Amino acid sequence: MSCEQTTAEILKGSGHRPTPQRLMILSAVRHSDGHVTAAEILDQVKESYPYMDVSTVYRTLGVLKEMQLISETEMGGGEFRYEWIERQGHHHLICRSCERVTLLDNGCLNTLGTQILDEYGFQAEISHFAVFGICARCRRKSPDTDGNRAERKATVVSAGDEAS
Amino acid sequence: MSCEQTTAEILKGSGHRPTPQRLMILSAVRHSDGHVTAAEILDQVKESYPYMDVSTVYRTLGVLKEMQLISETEMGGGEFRYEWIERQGHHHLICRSCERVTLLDNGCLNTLGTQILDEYGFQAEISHFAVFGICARCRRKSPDTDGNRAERKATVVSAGDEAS
DNA sequence: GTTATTGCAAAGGCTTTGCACACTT
DNA sequence: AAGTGTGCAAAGCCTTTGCAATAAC
Repeated sequence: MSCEQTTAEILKGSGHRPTPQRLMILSAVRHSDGHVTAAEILDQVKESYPYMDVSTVYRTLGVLKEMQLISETEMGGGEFRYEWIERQGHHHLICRSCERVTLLDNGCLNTLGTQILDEYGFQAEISHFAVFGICARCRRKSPDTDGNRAERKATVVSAGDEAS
Repeated sequence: MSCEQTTAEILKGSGHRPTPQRLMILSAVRHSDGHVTAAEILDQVKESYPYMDVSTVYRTLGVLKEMQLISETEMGGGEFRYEWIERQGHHHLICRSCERVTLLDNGCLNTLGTQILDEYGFQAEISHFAVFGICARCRRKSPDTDGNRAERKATVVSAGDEAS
């Protein structure tokens, strides 16, 4: 059973039609390494279905976002990045210098969420969190913040790469 | 002594010229309620100097950002918002429903920063932090997330308004 | 047969850049 | 005089919207 099978039912159940286009886009987001842009999704889908249009991508992302199946984040390049929402929360450390993204699993953030809820009545989305700063590698290289800034394109690395 | 006096020295010291335009833009950001857009800055400065251009605003914001005098944040409207960087850290709770911003002073975030630094070697910008979620008011009104979404323009309220 | 969705095209909004003129040093 | 900074205009991106043709129910 492909995992698109079940999501098709979810779409149907909420009154949306599980069209081939939507399933292709959904699959592209779901099986990506996470944090994909609309353009990246478009390119990938076009490999198997060249007629796909940007507007369809955005409209579908809108539906999936509304259904809380994906999340939309601004990670510092002027464009949005989309990600399939998994059950357990995970967080992002985004380097201002090299734009690399380190994944972070930290229980402290979860307690932070309940604390904010208690004190402010504000239900924080701590399940998907972005923290900007300077990564270990760039701190080692130079004290300069903008020293070796690459093109404005984020790369995702696993947490283990940097946390020695 | 006006506060522009000292910032002029800072600009000079770093090799940038403290032109009238830059000081006007700088003043607009500094004396705003925080979280202003480039367009808002432009409008305000134009009241006293109608020849100000958008490009000058963006270029100046670029300089100030580079000098770490202001911060640039995406708060969910597709545009950037700029803020004068104060000494003590403060944080933002941004409501996905009404887009209102609640200010938050929480020591827990500071400890979070040192924890991330210890475990990952990542120097987090916890001095200026944005947390998305649903505010107390909207949670009271309805369980629906998008119920009463206003135009895509953030309003800033003080923490006291909601934290009873 | 209705109604939702797609593709195409075009517009919209925010930000950036090229270039000549003006200003500061 | 040399170099930086400004204004104007135009372009560049990413995203959204109008509309007729198409596909799903």
